[in-house]
Amino acid sequence: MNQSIKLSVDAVVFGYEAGTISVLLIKRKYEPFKGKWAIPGGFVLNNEALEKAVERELKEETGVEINYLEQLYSFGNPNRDPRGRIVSIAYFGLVHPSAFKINASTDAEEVQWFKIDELPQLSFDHKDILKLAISRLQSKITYEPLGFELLDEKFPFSDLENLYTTLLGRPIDRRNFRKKFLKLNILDELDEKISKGSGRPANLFKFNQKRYFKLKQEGIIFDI
Amino acid sequence: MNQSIKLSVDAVVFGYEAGTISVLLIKRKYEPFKGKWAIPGGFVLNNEALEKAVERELKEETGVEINYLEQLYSFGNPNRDPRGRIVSIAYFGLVHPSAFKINASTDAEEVQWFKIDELPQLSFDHKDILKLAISRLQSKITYEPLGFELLDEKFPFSDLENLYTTLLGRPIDRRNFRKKFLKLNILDELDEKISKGSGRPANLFKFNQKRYFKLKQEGIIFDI
DNA sequence: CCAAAAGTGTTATGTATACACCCATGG
DNA sequence: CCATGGGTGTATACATAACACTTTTGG
Repeated sequence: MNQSIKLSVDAVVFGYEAGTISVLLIKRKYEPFKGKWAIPGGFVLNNEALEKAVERELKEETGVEINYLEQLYSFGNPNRDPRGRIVSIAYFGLVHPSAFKINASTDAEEVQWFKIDELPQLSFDHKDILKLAISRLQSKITYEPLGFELLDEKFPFSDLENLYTTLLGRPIDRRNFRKKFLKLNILDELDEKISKGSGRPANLFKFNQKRYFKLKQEGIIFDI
Repeated sequence: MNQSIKLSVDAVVFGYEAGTISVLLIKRKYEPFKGKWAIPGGFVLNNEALEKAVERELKEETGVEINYLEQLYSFGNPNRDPRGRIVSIAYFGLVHPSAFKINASTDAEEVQWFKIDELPQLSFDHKDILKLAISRLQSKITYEPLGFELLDEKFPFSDLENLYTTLLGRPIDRRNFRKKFLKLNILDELDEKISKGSGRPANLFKFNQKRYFKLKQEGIIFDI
C-alpha cells in the first residue's frame, strides 16, 4: 500500500449578534487561492486527534475560542484541491458573541466575519461545505432548542426570538414561540432587566445548563 | 509537512428480512484482529472517490451490491488502529433482501449477516461505529418514510409494519400506522396478493419512486 | 369450522396556530 | 405624551392516540 492522501480539517464557525448570523472566514496568504477567502482549517498532525486539530487551527488562524464543535461531513473528491489528494473532515462550530472581538484585534485582511447572506467567493470546494453547514444549522434549530451555544450568558428573550427568525428566514409568532420555548423549562428568568434605549426594558434570561443538556441528550424534537 | 496518516473507508450495511435487521460483517484474514469479526472496508486509493472506495471494498470483500449509501461519520482517534494512524470514514448502507444471498454463495467463515441484537465481538473501534450506525438507522426511520431501500420491490404491508416495529423496538398501532403511511401517498397498491401459508392473503404494495424521492427531498417529518 | 394473519372507523385528547391589546420605559 | 419594544390569553383547527371486531384464506 502506497497511499499519498493527505488529511485536513476545516471548521465552519457561526456566530450570532445583533440580529445577524455570521461565519468566520480567513483570507489565504499562500497559493493556491492566494488572497481569496476560505474556511479556516489545515492539516492534521500525525498524532493529533481530529477535534484538537480543528481547535489548534482555529486558534492559530483566527484566535477564536470555540464554544461548540461537532463533525459536519468529510469531503473527499479527488479534485477538490489543486495541490493533490487532500481529504478534509469539516466541522461545524458555534461561538458566543464575545468571540466576535477578533474582528477588531486581528488584521481585517486576514480574518473576518461575513453575514451568511453576504458571502464572498470562496476557495476550493468551500462553498459546498458552507452550504451544507448552513443547512445543518437551519435544520438543527428546528429539532433542538439551539441558543445556548450562540447567545451570551444572559440575554433578553427577544434575542432568542431574533435568532430563530433570522435562521429560519421567516417570521414566527412571538406569543406561541415564547410559550413553547418556556414550556421546555430550560430557561431561568432573572431578576434583571436590560434597556435597549427605547421601549420597555426586557427581562433577562439564562439557560439552565443542567436541564438544557439533559433535554438535548433526550433528543427533543422542538417543532417550531 | 510530513504527514503519514492513512485513510480508509468502512461500511455498515444493513439488511432486513423475515422480521429481523441484520448487519454485514467479515471475518479478518490477517493481523491485527485475525479471525475476529469486523465491518467491511479498506484503504482508499490515491485517485479514488470515497464512495467508489466503499463500493469497491464491499464488492471485493462481500460481493454485496449496495442499494443506498450515505456517509455516517469519520473516526480519527489516533489509537484506533494498532498499525498506525488510520482515519476511517464510515458509511451507512442499506440493501434489499435479495442481497442476502451472499450468505450461501460465499464462504461462511468470511462473510456473514448478524442480527443486530446478536453481534459478535468486533475489531478496532468497530463497535462504536456500529453503535452509531444503528442509532442513525433508528432515528432516520422516525423522520423519513424509510422502507424502499430495505424491502423488495413488491411487499405486503405487514413487512413494512414489521420493519418499523423491529427497528423501533416497540409495538405500533397497526391501524394508525397504516393510515399515516398511506396518507403519505407514496405507496401504490397492486392487484396482486401473496399468501404466507396461513391466514388471509395480503395485498402487495410497491413504492412509487417519484413521489417517494420527492417526499424525501422535502425532508418530511414522519412522526411515527 | 378453526386458526392465523389482513383489513378497517370512530372518539377523545392534546398540540399547533391564529390573532390584538396593554405595559414600561426614555426622550 | 408619544414612540418603541416587551409582555400576555383564548378560541379553533388539526393531528395523534387509543381501542376491537370482521374478513379471507389454508388446513
